[in-house]
Amino acid sequence: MKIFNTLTRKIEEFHPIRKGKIKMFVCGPTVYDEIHVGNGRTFVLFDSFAKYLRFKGYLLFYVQNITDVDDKIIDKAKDENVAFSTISERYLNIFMSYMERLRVESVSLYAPASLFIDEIISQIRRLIRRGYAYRGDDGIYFSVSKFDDYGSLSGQKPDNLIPGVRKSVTSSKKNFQDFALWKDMKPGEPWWSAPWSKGRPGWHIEDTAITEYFFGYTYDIHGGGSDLIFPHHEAEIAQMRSISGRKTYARYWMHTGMVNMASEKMSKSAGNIVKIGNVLSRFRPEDLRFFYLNSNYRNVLDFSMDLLEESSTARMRIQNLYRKLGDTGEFTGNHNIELGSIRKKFLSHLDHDFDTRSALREVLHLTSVAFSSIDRLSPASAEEIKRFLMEVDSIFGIISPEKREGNLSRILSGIIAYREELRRARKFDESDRLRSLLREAGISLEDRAGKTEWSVIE
RNA sequence: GGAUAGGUGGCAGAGUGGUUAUGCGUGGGACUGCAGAUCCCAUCUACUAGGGUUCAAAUCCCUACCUAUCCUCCA
Repeated sequence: MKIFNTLTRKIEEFHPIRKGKIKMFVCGPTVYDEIHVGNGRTFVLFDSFAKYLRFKGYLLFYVQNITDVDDKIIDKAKDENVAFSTISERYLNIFMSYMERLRVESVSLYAPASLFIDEIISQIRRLIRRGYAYRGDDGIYFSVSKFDDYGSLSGQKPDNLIPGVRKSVTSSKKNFQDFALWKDMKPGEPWWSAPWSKGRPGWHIEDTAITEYFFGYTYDIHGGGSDLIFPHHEAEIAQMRSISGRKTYARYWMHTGMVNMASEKMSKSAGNIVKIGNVLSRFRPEDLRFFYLNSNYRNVLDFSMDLLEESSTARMRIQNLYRKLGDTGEFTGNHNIELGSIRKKFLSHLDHDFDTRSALREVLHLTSVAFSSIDRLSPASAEEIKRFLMEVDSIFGIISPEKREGNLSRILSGIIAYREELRRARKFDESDRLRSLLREAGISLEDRAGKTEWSVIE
């Protein structure tokens, strides 16, 4: 398997530190608001990637942090005049419920920063002791000039940075490139006791504290959005390598491209966000997953409801084939589709920097091949294709589960039989009315050769 | 100013030296009472611009232009 490593800017052969085992960390959300379509891309992509790694037989330990101590959370708590934990818990719950709906189920463990304060303090203490960190007027800072390789991930040289391009330089840093490890308490803000002051951790230190706790000094894969490369991931490398003294922190860095709205990055500050909930009220979770996976994860992905609609159309072909193959006993032909080469290509695309888009192209190709000979298909071939689609779904999560509860099935078979009587009597107005009423109730009817099929569409 | 990734048909998006990408869309047809699903046929001959290398360039080189992301908020 090969993956693009941001550290080297090359597609490299992947070798885990310990054969057969992978430790992967992905930067999670700051729980101060509902996540948007841009955030969702990263979580769905790495969910799918994690499922693929397990599919390949790796024993994967996948940790994601939750930033639940942060300026934005505190600001929002002040606005609403509630405790900061009220805010973080509220949006953590919403985040988790969206992850469930989006079928993101591969994360071994979610680690909220607030539960790792001891580990954070321990790291800062070691950084101070080794001379990498210093006390400023309002907190503890990491001295970037002490760490020679700063900038190795992003290609940035500290001297070329322009101070205050996006954020005003106000604090008591020695150099503007330095970043906060610990922020001293201000009135009304949450705080924890550290040997040097009461306060709260900076953003970058929480991830290294969490990964050290679970993984140790080095681990296999670190993922996140490409907007985190600098400074966040650069800072993580500086912190952990300064502590460990090793040349390597995470061995492979994978970054997802941004989701753009009308050619501009979707972000809260740009005011162009589309919340996940907004999408899920109009599309199935599987449509959104397909939309994400139908692109190269490193490229910028343009979002619009129209593009999502297109994506949904393509996905439905796979869904329809899967449904059509539902009862493989119905197939009586003797035509066999050569699935082996399709499956092989599918897997080799995933092995090449997790190229989900090309892999999906193979699946869509299969739908064309299968549909064009569907009437002649042998039961064995139908079964084989169905198994393959289930395999695809176990990695991608793009086929909506069929809901065929026993009660509903019994009720509907009566209704469908009645509608059939109406149709035979050529009372089409009434039979169509029945169909549209059921559709409003979320049940779709489709008349196929001599038989009416139903499915739940919501 | 610096760093990184790009610019391909109506849209999305592969393709790194020589052959139709593909999908969506659009038009027509088949099937159906209709709808939906599906199939068949057609449509589209495109590579930011200029120059260079070559028998041959979307692909390699140079120049210019344009776009996105980052430069201590961010998935």
